[in-house]
Amino acid sequence: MNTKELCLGALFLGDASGYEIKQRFETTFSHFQQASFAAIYPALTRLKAEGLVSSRVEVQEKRPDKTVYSLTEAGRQHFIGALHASNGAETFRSDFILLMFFAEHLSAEKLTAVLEQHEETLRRIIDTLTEIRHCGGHSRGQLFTLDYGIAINQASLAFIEQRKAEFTSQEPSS
Amino acid sequence: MNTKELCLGALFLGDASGYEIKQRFETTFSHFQQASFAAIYPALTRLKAEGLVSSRVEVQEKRPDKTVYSLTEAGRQHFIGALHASNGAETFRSDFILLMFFAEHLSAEKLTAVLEQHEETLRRIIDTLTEIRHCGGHSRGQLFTLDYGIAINQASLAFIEQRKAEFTSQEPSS
DNA sequence: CCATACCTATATCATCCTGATATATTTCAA
DNA sequence: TTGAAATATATCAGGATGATATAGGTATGG
Repeated sequence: MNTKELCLGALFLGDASGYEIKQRFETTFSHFQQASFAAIYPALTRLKAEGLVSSRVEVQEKRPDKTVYSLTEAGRQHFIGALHASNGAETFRSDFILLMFFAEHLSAEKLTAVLEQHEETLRRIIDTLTEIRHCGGHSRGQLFTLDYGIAINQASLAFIEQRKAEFTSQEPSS
Repeated sequence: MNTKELCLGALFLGDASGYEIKQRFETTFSHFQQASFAAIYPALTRLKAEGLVSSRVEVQEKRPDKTVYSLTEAGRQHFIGALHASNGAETFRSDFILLMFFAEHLSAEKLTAVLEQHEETLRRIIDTLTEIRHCGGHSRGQLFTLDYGIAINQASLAFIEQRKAEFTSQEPSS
């Protein structure tokens, strides 16, 4: 899925400006998709030219005016088509795992810091997802993604808690 | 970590040609880092210019000749420095989770297919990592990354197996 | 025995995406 | 009152990917 199609997905949740779409990437989609402003704004321009979204300017008093985008019927159909065409591919990139791979070349301080910081990151993600989860108003699919995120991050955290002693204790002999 | 630094990491495991470095990305590093030929070859050229790697041409009988790269002492130090400078950031992108998010807009056939195909993908990853894991000759850090990969993918698989009935059965009423 | 598919090996193009930076205004907290 | 943070849009330089090109060798099956 490219940024254009992901923007259609974001607009599936309701009309939004480019700025608000970015916010959806940082909340609703944050644990499985991301996109930058530099990808979103040109994507919206192109989607408009293709007739997959329409736009209107909303004048605001205490905030800058904004261009609000809506899915057109063609856009709705295009997105459903893109979902059906997708093979569900995933990519995972982790500098944390790379650091652990080369653990023997790290200083004891760095190793401890990396493990603790990563545990903290995982806890924060779990907290955020758990909070969203208990807000209500989620579809069955949305609940699946929240519970999945919570489960996987908890599994990561549990694994690290179980194994970190190997790396942080004073050289257990064997 | 960019491709240049990741190539240094790949060469930490021993001298290699660009082609062989790519193979390391597809085996040893595959579950936490990836890189394409179009990123690797220019990276090696630049690393050589910076004196972080050296190269020699190996003439082969039944295969095309190859340029084999070695880490220099400067390259070794640069990589260790890069490890210590890294904050261990991770990114995860999943079209599978996106599909599940919009599950209610998918046909029953697509939904079943997506779930089954993803289960199969996870099983294959677990099998591959388990096989590598039992080969021996791994450092403590390498074992951590293999066990971590196995644990996380098993957690994903278990979650999907537990929850898929919600989506594939004939509309359980509630 | 020959076709065709796959492996080794390197290289590059168009496209896409990110991080950083720019601009301008407003609210909120120190 | 000073400055940080939020709203809103835009774009550049640098990187990365997927596809494609070249070119010869090996292996498999009909």
